[in-house]
Order: sequence, then C-alpha cells, then structure tokens
Amino acid sequence: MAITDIPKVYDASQVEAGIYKKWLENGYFKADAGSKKPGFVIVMPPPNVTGNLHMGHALDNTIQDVLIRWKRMSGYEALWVPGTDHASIATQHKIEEKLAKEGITRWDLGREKFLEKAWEWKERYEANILNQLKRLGASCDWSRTRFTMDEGCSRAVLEVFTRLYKKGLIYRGQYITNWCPECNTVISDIEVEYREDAGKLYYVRYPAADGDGYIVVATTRPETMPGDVAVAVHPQDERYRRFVGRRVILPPMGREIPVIADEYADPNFGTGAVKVTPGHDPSDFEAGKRHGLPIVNVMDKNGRMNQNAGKYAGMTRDECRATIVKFLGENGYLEKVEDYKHSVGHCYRCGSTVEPLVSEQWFVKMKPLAEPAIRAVKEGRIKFVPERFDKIYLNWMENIRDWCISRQLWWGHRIPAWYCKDCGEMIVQTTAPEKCPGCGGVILEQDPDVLDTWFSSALWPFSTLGWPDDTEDLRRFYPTSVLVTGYDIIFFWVARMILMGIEFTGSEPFEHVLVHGLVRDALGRKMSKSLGNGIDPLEVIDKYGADALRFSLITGNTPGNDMRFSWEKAEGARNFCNKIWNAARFVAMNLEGFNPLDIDSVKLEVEDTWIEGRFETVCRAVNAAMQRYELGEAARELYDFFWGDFCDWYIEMVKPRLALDEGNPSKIAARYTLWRIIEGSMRLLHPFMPFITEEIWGKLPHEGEALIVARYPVAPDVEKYEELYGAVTRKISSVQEVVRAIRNMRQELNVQPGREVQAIIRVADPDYLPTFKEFRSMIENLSDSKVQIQLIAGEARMKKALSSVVSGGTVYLPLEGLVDPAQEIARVKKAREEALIDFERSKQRLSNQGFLQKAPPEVVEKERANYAELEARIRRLDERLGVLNEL
RNA sequence: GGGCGGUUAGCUCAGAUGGUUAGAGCGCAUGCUUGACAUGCAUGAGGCCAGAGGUUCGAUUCCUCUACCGCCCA
Repeated sequence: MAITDIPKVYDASQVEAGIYKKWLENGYFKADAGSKKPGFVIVMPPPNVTGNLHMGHALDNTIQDVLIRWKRMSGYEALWVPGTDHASIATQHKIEEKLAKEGITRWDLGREKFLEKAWEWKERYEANILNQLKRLGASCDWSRTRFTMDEGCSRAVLEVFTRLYKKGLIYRGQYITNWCPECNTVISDIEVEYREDAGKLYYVRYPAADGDGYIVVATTRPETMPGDVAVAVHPQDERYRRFVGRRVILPPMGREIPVIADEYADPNFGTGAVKVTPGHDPSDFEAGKRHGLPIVNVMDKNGRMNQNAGKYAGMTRDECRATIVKFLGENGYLEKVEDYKHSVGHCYRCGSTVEPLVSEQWFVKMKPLAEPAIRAVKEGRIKFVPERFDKIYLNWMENIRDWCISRQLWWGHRIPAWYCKDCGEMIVQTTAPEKCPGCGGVILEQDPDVLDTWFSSALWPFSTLGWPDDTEDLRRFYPTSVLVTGYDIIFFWVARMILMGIEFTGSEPFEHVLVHGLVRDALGRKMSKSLGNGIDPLEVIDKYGADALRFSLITGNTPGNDMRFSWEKAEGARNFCNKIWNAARFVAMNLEGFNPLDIDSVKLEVEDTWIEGRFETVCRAVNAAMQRYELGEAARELYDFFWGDFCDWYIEMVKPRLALDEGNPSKIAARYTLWRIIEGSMRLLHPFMPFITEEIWGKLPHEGEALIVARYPVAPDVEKYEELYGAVTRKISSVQEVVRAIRNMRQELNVQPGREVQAIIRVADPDYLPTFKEFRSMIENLSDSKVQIQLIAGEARMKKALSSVVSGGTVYLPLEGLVDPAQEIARVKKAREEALIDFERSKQRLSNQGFLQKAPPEVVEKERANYAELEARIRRLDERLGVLNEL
C-alpha cells in the first residue's frame, strides 16, 4: 500500500458510515439463540421517545457497547436488545406543548385523535433516536428492537396487571396521592421532589367548644383549614392533656372538631398542637385512619376550593389562604405569623407544587413483592457496581410504600378494568369483556386512566424477550447479564424491574447492575435546557467522530461517579484517534511487500520482546479492568501503552532496522513485531473505538472477516512473565534512562535538535556494561548522539562536561567550549539533594528493627537494593562535585 | 434528623489487599516543519495526597473525629 493512499489526518466522517453499514449488512449485531456459546445479554435502558439523545444516553450506551463488543470478541453469544420507552407523562407533555402552539388542547382533539398524534410523534422520534444510537456505533441487535407500547410489551403489561390484581397485589381505592395541577394527573411518591421553600408558619387559636380556653395550632397551610377534622396533641404533652377528648371550634367554618392524642404530633414543632386535615396531608391521612376520622376534601383537581370549603368555594389555593388569614387576623384568631422554611413537594416533571389529594387510584401492594427483591441483593444474586448502591437500594426497598400506578393521562397503557353501567361491577381482565358477568349488562366502560410509564419498563428485561410467551429468546437469554444505568433511576426503574422479574419469571432479571453517574458540563453543572449548557452528542460526533466521543466519555470515568464533559476532552480523544491513525499509517507503509501471515518464525530482538511483554501486560490489565467494570482504567492503560510505549519508544527504536536490506532477519523481526502489536492493539481498542480500529484493521494484513468478530486478546499466565520478559524489560528501562539523561542535557545546553552530540557513558557497575554495549547504537539513535562507553572507576579529567548519574554509571556530555562551572555544580547539587532525600528515607527504614523483622522479606530485599543504588548514585555525584570544585 | 460520596499539580481526574521516586490529560515554560503524526516531537516547572488523632515497623491508602462541597432519604 502506498503511503499516499492513507491521508495524514484521520477523518472520521469519511469512515464511520461505511463501517457501520458493513457491520449491519453482515449481521454481526444479531444474536443467535441457537448457538452453543455462553450468553452475554444486556437490555438497553430504553430512551424516551420525547426527543433527542443527550450526553447521558451517549454515556450509558457507550458503556453498554464497550461491554457487548468486548464479550462478543471474547467468544460469547452477545445480545444487546435495543428499544424505546413511550414515556407517558413526558411525551404527552411534549405533544400538548406542540398542540398549544397551534392553539388547541388535547380535549379539543379527543382521546382517539390525540393518540393518533401521539403515535405519529413516537414514530418520528423513535426513528430519530435509533438513528442517533447508530451514529454512536451501538452494536445492538436491531432485529429485536422493542417499544414499551408495542404489541408484545402491551400484552405483558395486561398480563402482569391482571395477575397481580387476582393475587390481591393490585387494588383500587381512595387514598391520599400527589396531584400535579399542571400535569393534571396524580404522580407516585418518588416522582415528588422536595425543595426547601420560604413559607410562613401561622399560629391560629382554636377556641374550646365549651368556652374554656383555646389551643394554638401552628400551620403552614391555612387554606386547608376548611378540611380540618381534628386537632392532635402528643399524649405525653402536659400542656394539652386537659383538652384531649374535648372539642374545639374550627375558626373559619365554625364547625366543632375533636382534640385527639396521637404520637405523631411533635411537641417540639410549633406549639405542639397540630391540625388534622386527612384530605390534604399524607401524615394527617394516616392519623385520620387511626382515629376513624372523616376525610374532608376541600379542593378540586385544578387546585381550586370546592363546595366543602363553604364560602371559600371557587377560590384558588392562594386566594383562599389570603382570605382565611385575613379573616383570622380580623377576628382575633391569629396569634402570630413567623417566617418558616419548609420542604415542599414539587412535580419532578414540571416543577409545580404538588397538592396532596385524596382520590380514587390504582395501587400496587409493594411489601410482598419487595421481600424477595431484598433477599436477591442481600444474598448476592444481584450485585451493584459499585457496591455502595446496595445500601441505597435496600434502604428504599425496606421502607417501600405502595405504588400508585394510575395516571390521568391518555398516552400509555390503558388500565384493563371495565365498569358496568348497570350494576357498577368492576371487571379486570386482559381483553375487553362483552358483557357484565354480574348482571349481564352490555354497557361497559373502560377505566379512562393509563398506567405509570414505569409499570411497563419494570417488565422490560423479560417483556422484550417475549414474555408472557415461552419463547426461545426468553429461555436462551433470560436472565440477562448486566444492567447499565444511572443512579438517578435506581428506585424508579432498577428496583421495580427486580421485583417484577422475580415475581413473574422466578429469577432475578440480571446479575450485575453497573451504575454510572451524570454527565455534567465543564463547570460541573448539570446539563439542562434552561441553562443552555448542554452539549449535543451528535455535534461532537460530527466534529470529532464517534470514537472520540466514546473515548472521552469512557476515560477518567469511574463507576457510580459523575463526570464532566468538555470540548477539550473530546479534542484530546480526537487527537488520540489521529495518533492511532498515523501509527497505523507508519506500519502500513513499512509493511509494503511483506506479509506477516506468511512468516513461520522470526528471531526477535530485545526491543521486540520488550514490546511484546508490554502488550501482554496491558492485555492482562485491560481484561482485568473490564471484568471489574472499570472501563476508564482499561482505556487509560490502552492509551498509555499505545501512545507511550508503542509510538514514543518502540516505533522510534525500530526505525533504523526498517532501513536494512530486504531479507535481513532483524528487519523481518521488526516488521513482524510492528504488525503484531498494531494488529493486537486494534483488537484491544476495538470495543472503545470501534470505527477507526475496524478501518485500520481492514487495511492491515489480517485473518478473519471483520475486527468486530475477531478474537479479543488475552494474556497467558503471569507466572511465565518474569522468565520471558524480566531481563529485557530491565535492559530497555536502562536504555530509556540513558536516553532521557542525554536528551535532558542536550536541552540544558540548547543543542539544536538533530545535531549530533558526543556522549560518554562511564560504567560504574560492570553488570551494566553488556547492556550499554549492546544498545549503544540504539541510544545514539534515540538521543542524536555519538556514544563512547568506558569502564573506568573514578572521575578523572571529565571537567568540561555536563553529567547525569544513571543506574549503573554516569553519562557525560563533554563540551568543547567553556561551560559555566557554577551552573553545572548547581545541577549536580540538585540531583544530589533529590537522591539524598530518598537515600535518607531508605536508610531510616533499614535501620528500623521493626521493619527488618516484620516487613515481608521481598520488601526488605527491595529496600536494600534501592539503598545500594542510591548510595552509589550519591557517591558518584559527590565525586563529580569534587572534580568540578577543582575548576 | 438519617445515610452516602467527594476533598491528590493552576484546571479535570486516575491511583495502590498499607512499602512506588504519587501518575495522566489539559494548561504553563523552553526548543523543534526530525520522511507516521504540529490533531505532532523533545525537555522542564508544578503536590505537607483537606485538617487532627489512632492502628502499624511503616498511612496519601485502614479506623475515628473535624471542616468544606455535593447527592439521596425522611
């Protein structure tokens, strides 16, 4: 291949689409349920069909693709199931927003028309998102693409709903729920976010009905007073003991309500007496149930006061509060008002203040389902990575509350319950009933509500594989291997998948949960639309390529922790791509007329063996890191090896050998090794940077049809390492040390690059002599010098020179002209000071009896060697100083 | 109030069952169009590993407490 065929700069945009097409056409992403290979399965957390892929998706899916590609190459039948989520509330919001721009509401359209629009929306954005995943390089099995509302997933939802209902684990009833007046639906407890808001604490007098005294009650929400049904005090609270069992008058309504004793009244809050409003406060609701109190609901679903609020009916919450406060003040009921910070629930979707409201809703009884889900984690059948998320999960599961699953929305799975117009009978089943089993009536109306979007996603690991049918996929690929997701949806999603999976399939849906953090902006802020600080992953791909995006998301990222993303990072990753490209270009150039696949045996030089050893070490480190899900660590190892060891050192070492005659065994070994390492590196790097590696691999001599299905490199046992590579590694380290010393001195002297300098290596330790001799020309090449090697003790007559002490000797750069002795003395003194610090530390250790007796022998041995080396180094530096001082 | 995470170079982050000379990228300084690569090469400066105790022969690493930052739950 002529060098001109390969451009100097890697252009991802010229390469990626073609490579992806090739993978698709050859069906490499498709998993075969019939294969004999061990399985490795991931189901993708389905992105919402609300819009576009963001950085969080890019991270989540990059991690999954790295794992899938690694396992696929490692001999597993790798299946990655893609799909999207209908995202009931979020999508409906978006569609309604769009309609609002056209001046219409969903009510204008009606349910059916609205749903048509919703499906259109879904089609459009699903295609968009799947496309974006392809741009990322995601190697999912597109033939198995699913959608939470497709036929199969919907069937799973109906099945689960009816089975749970029959088991008594789904029930319908009047309970206090969180109403979002903006979204016009109830939301579940975990969809409420609490924030500290500045409010007021009103101290209100409730006069005793018998005229004997009054109780002062502190409340943050006077507008709910019309719904008060009692005043509660702590049973041990002496201040109020005499009131318990008596009645007080509810000021704005003039109604009598009882005073009850209940431990939930905190004597330290406010006055210690609290009003009980079961219709509008969750803990009051509980207290009301305990005491058999009525529920008085004083608000409607638009946040306005209703009939039960008497004269306040029709007012908004705020108007009502103002009116009541005014009334209380004017009539002497208001004792005082204090500023008060309290946490207020907001809807996690739209941010508006949620209203606790009693209404009829559907719930899942969670306790019985949670129990096996708790055991699954406690007994280690499911492992969170990192482990600390166990606690977060368990804490939530152990304090779980029933899950409100009905939503007053249209877009979603409609609740499979029908009500008979005639007798009121409720029928729950998977298909629409023809007539009422109770009275035979034929006018049946389906419950208008839909299910919480997370209800269907809870079934995702098995519904996507065909459940409730007994499919081949389900038998072969379930349970899945690992779930990759962000910590922000552990409760929403992961926990619920675990409990549903166990309930309906009898096994945990996955073995590992790999948790990642959020992708933040360069300043550490959450990326958000309102801040406008988001970076579009597609823009990064357009500019720098998918590999660069992937690599920048993987490096420096550790499980469970947030990460920052910046254009600088992407640029750095792009530069790495370019480095890989040019290294490959160099190798390809030097492989012309040479086919390494035809080579039976080669006689490797020391540096060839050295780089092989390094490759093996990296290989081991990468596989080990992947096994632990430390992808960032694996990527870093690869980066250091490729750029540092391979490009900076090995390629430079080998260049002179490439200029030898064809057929020269050393040249053959160099070409062969260059190919071995670059080819192996492409395989190692492929899961991280699939496009560029596939492209390069295809241009290099190789066996097999595509890199994506090539074998992932594994390292042999460590035991042989020292025997095979120990000696060469020490030799090359020594060479590197001398080369660095000479380069450093050249720089010190401002020698023009390329200009050859004279260097003298005085060998102090005869053991090093053979190495210096063997690698003399390599040292010369790498440092642009002419090296003399002398085995002489002492420092005689090397006055006009810079010197640098290395392991085994001293390197000199003699100077024809004058050198400033003071400058050189300073240099040597500095080196001596540095060595001395280490020397003293070493000396101290070795003079410590405890260390000698208790430290492991190999540590002591290492310390002794270190001591000897430092001692020799200092002695040589001292001699050098002696000579310089004579000047 | 309960729990968790973080605190390492100017910035962003790695790191070790406790023993290394504590690393990288970016940035900075100096010099370089070296026949792979200026998206590059070489060299260098820059760290009491948040603070205080404890365990240990030895702690940046393990334990306790403190401070600050952030998150989750109530």
